[in-house]
Amino acid sequence: MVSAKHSGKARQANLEENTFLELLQTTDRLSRGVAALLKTEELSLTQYNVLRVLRGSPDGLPCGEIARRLITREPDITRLLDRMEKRGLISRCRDAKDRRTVVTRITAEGLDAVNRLDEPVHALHRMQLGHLGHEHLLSLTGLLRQARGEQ
Amino acid sequence: MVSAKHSGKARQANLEENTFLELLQTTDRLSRGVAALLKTEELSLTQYNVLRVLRGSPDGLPCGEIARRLITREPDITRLLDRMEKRGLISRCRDAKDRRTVVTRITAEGLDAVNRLDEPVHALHRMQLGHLGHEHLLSLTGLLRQARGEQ
DNA sequence: TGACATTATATGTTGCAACAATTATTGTGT
DNA sequence: ACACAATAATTGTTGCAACATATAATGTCA
Repeated sequence: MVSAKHSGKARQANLEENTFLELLQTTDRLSRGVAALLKTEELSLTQYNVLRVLRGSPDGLPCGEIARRLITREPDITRLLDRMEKRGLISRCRDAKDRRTVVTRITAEGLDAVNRLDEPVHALHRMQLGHLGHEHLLSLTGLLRQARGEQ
Repeated sequence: MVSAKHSGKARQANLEENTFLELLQTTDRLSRGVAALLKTEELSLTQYNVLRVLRGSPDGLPCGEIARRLITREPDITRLLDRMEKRGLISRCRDAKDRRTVVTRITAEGLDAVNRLDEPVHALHRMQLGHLGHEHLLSLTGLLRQARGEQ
């Protein structure tokens, strides 16, 4: 059923897999730091990103558009927004013209929360990655885009 | 995970943050591919990693050691192993000497599942990242380690 | 117009993860 | 030996994410 490829080359250096594991570990490490910071406002990383997206669209956005920008499945968006609405971070209302769509807006409270985080989040990112320096950061982002097959 | 539709100025000021977002997006993209592949064996990425760790320790490992190697919280390990034991992928038994610890071993069924995945997982990683080439992959892993502050 | 596809959102179910608290066992100091 | 700390695993609770499915409103075409 399976060729004898296991035995001999099993321990051979697997550069691609190793890169994937490094990616997982690095993203995990950095995300935990960010998550810990966002917890001061009781926000998850996803919720924070929702607020940032909505801050950039004061007229509000439909669920589908939020999902598209977050690369999150639409079914998850509904319940994510449910929780955020319950906490007063966003408001929702049916669109008058197309009654299928629900327009979501950021509230003053939500805006305050995300604004308060701008500075500490930026500082954290500098602390986490600043030591790489301009050049290495550019190299890294370039390689990451390349890894995703862009460019 | 979030759009990068900033002006050039905002982007320049947030090189670190931009790198973080690139990391999130790249890891997300690659992980989804791997998750889709592992789904052919009805395994999550975490479960797959558990099986690989246990395959490397035929005498079994205590929960705490598994948690340490996976960078997962211990409370999550218990229920993760619960589900895997129910499916016959692993077996657990109390240690005779120290009755606090539970030793977990991979079963023949679990071993089969993880062995079946070796080849397709390797092929997927090559498909996902192979186009970068040896040199770029080494650069990338180096930068990632550096980003985590190692070396 | 009416049948039917399309779009937008919501719901059901399951598994996963964070965090706090709990139970059981073992180690330690007096 | 006994109180008590330390260790190992578990349980409770909540929120998050994947996936399939359902509901509601709108668009399309005979």
